[in-house]
Amino acid sequence: MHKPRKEMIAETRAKLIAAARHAFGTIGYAEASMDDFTASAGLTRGALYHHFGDKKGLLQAVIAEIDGEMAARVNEVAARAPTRWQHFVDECTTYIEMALEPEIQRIMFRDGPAVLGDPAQWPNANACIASMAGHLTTLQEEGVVVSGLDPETASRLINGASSQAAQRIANSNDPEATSKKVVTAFKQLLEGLLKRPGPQPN
Amino acid sequence: MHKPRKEMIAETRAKLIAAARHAFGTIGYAEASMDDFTASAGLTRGALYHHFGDKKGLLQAVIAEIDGEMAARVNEVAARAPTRWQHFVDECTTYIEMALEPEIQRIMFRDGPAVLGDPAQWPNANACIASMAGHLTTLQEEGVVVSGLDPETASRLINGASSQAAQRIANSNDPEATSKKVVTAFKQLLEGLLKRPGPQPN
DNA sequence: ACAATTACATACGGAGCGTATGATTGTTAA
DNA sequence: TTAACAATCATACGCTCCGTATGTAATTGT
Repeated sequence: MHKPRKEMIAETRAKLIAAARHAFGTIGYAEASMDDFTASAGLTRGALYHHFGDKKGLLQAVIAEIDGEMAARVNEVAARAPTRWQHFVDECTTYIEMALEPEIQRIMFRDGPAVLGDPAQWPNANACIASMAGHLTTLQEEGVVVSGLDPETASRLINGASSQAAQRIANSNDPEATSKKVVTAFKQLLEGLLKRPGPQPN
Repeated sequence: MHKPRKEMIAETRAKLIAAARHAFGTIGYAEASMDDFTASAGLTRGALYHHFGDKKGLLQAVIAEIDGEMAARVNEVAARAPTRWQHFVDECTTYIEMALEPEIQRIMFRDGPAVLGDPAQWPNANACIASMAGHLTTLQEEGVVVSGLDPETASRLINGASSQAAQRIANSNDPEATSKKVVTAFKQLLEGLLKRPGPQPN
């Protein structure tokens, strides 16, 4: 009895997820050979099929893990901010910053949707959207944001714009300059949500 | 001499593109067997590799064709509109409507980016974006839209939001109702581009 | 302690892809 | 006109990858 059973199982699951995450994030889902990255974890496809059913199931597990990390990072930034509106804007820009990382971009915004379909339908990967939608709701109640629009819908649209924003920065040969252009355009779009006659925060 | 040579070649190219387009648009790129859909066109993979190099090359050709059609449809709607701003808004909503079609959604917004990478880098598939960016530029010169933002960047962000909008409508079980919610939220975002103190068109 | 279940590896068959080669047809120049 | 040439497309082969079926060792329940 060297180790408790449950720990070994959790360990192999974690090793598989980590190996798959690295492979998916670098060479991509389609090019990632199950034989290869299971071997890099010291295992075989047998373990993979046992724990995750198939390649898609493993991708779902990887996505759930990344989504949890992203939500944690967003909530972390969410801790303190001058105004609620600024808080919301920071949340969005943080989302863009996270989307700049190649692993997140590849898995969450490219291969993920292609393999698993509409991210809105994913079971365990909507924490960030939920958070944004919640803040939008309170902003509406406070009269900062125009009423009459569905918070989750708006969050999804913003999310789509964020994804494009991150792609544009990431693929630029002058990321510093384009980052400024992208962020200003993005914030400009966000201001469309603000109530008109009211004074602008800041 | 039954037919001129060049016509036969163009015909086989067209048949391959049509067959691939149907397969990619229904079962998706990854699930589409080259043997199957070339056979459905009365050909083999030999013709495919000769004309397009590989499966990716054929996808590029399919995308170029669809992009041309989309640009044509956008320009068609662009013909007459009350104001330039309304014209721009119509252009965007037309884009959403096109993105509602399963074939376009699957090929242009899901499998395409996953296989070929960032759409902004595609060689022959940016006609719609270019059109939108052009209109944004003139709107800026006329003082309708705020200055200081890059037109193409803004177009890309709007494009990303449009894609999400279409997905949300398409996957809804009540497309009629969600369509209203999505379009209102989308237009609200667009109004962020308008100059504040000026009178709103309409 | 012994049956039953779990966790994982191994083995097998099939499908899909890319390349190399071959055959047929149209084009071109002498 | 015809012979060499090039282009178009089909066929054949080997490879990699995936999914399932099966095997085995270890662990749990009783």
